[in-house]
Amino acid sequence: MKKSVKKSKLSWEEIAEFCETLTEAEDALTREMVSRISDKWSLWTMSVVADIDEPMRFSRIMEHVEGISQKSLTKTLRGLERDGLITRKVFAEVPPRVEYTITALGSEMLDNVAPLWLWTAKSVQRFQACRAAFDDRGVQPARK
Amino acid sequence: MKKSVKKSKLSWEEIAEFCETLTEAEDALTREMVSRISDKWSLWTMSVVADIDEPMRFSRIMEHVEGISQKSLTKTLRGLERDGLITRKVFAEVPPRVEYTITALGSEMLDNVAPLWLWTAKSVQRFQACRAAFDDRGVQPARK
DNA sequence: CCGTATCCAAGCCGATACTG
DNA sequence: CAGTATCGGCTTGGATACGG
Repeated sequence: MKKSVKKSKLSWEEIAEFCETLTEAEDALTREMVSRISDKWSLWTMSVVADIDEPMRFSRIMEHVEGISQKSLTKTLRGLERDGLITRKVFAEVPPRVEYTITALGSEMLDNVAPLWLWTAKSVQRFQACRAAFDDRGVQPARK
Repeated sequence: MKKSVKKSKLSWEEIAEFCETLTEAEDALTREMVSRISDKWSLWTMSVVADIDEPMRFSRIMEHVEGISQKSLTKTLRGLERDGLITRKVFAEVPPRVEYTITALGSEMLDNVAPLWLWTAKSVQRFQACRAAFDDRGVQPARK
């Protein structure tokens, strides 16, 4: 189960080094983009749009992203569009039709998130064990 | 310039497939753990604790994680401890001393986050360009 | 030194109602 | 169909004060 550590593994220090070459605005945007990953809906929405190989309509996306409200989906899609992760195409028809498509940049982001997600999913029992041990020790969890 | 796409590249569908083998609780915890990554302070705190090669005291961490409040740092550290990402050792001294250390699990998580962070940082100009283009389009004109 | 307790402001997000 | 508008509960996190 345990993989051998690759020599080419990136160290966090290398990241920090690279990030220091960024302007303050660029650094802030980097954090903001990473934030998308844990955004309640963004990643799920992206993966839904990406999974189907053709443009998707608003209502169809909403069916697949279970539990999202219309308002949140609109907001999520606008944000993704603004950052170039999906495209939005409006057709001047009645009734209106709007189609969303994943962009190359969006696919790239999904590809980069995937390994992390998989590692996390595969490590989940370890996290559960740590939590159980912590809670058994009877330590008070930090209050808000 | 562009790297050739590896065949072994993970697809999002494979992730979904694996995640379906998880219980609901495990799936929820996976999301929660991924959320840490974009948590305002967690990752920064972890990287600070990890960067220095010796146990760090509370006050020292607070110096390095610029802008964090005492309350937020306490909460962040407790959460990281609970999930097994750092350890917390209290010394029965006066004045009190508490030392924090990164765990193997914590290092592993940082290693898995690193590539994504680096990709994001290196892609930041593209995101900026997309935003600028979007904002320049302004409010969508009805015609065009 | 290392926290906890309390207050409060801001933002997220669901529910609901309405529009072109 | 694909939004926009409004409300209100809930969470987040900073400031401040206090405790062991």
